[in-house]
Amino acid sequence: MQEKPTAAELEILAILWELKAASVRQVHEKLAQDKETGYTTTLKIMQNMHGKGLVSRDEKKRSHVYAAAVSQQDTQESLVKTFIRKAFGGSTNKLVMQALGQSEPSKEEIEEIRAFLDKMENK
Amino acid sequence: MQEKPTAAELEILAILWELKAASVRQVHEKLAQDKETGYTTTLKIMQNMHGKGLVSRDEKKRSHVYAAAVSQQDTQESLVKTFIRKAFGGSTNKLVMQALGQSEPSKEEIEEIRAFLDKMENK
DNA sequence: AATTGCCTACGAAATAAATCGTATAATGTC
DNA sequence: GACATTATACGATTTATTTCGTAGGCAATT
Repeated sequence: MQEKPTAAELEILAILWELKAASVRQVHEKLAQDKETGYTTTLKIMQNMHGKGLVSRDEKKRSHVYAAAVSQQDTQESLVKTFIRKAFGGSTNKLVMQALGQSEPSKEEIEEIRAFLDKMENK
Repeated sequence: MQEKPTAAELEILAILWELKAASVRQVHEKLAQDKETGYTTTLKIMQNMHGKGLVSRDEKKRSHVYAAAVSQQDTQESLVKTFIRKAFGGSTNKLVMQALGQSEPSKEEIEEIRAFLDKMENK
């Protein structure tokens, strides 16, 4: 089973899921658009992630090329599971209704959920 | 705005939401059913929570009586908001579908969501 | 009134996470 | 080839959170 990413690690994973492969520099520049942070901080976190197996890296070039080693799907699954347990006493429906209730979904978004429910039932 | 509860604080809030009012001892005994932890640890966390304004307490009796000072609704709202932003790039629908998709909901649960969507649309 | 037990307060240690400074090596530029 | 630039590695510090030991007070019991 994969190690659970910390908050800072999750931010970096999100960037890697988008970019597929990237150097520390590239990840850092994306990250720095949203928050104030030093380059060596980003580097260190990515090194930690490599140690944990959250990312893989290609060391052929001097500036290593990183890629996510855990899928977005699996990671979100595990995060959601933990979140439902800790914040909603294990009730998926409570989370779902809370989320929908506070988000003012558009007609299209509501339709998307309906379609998803229909599809689930036919399985 | 209320301070965001930490993981340990959230566990205690959940107990207080259920019990309405309780002493440290009562909270601790509930907590100790699920995890190994010392009494003074529970006490300290509840004192911290009082300092942050997450709980109120009545000090008339020698053993103080605590109650949640933040509502479950408001707290969950804030937690969900943060979670969607950090783990799902801000997309409520992605979270909702991920949660439903991995939970194998019963027919009744699916109906509950449908009814909820219907009600939302008529507002 | 002495003993025992439970309570709060609070400092301090333990743990986890994030941040950064500096050393050292490789690369590119003049 | 010397110099500036950019890279990794890594220890140390900072910050956040959790855990616990101990002191002092109040209360029930004998």
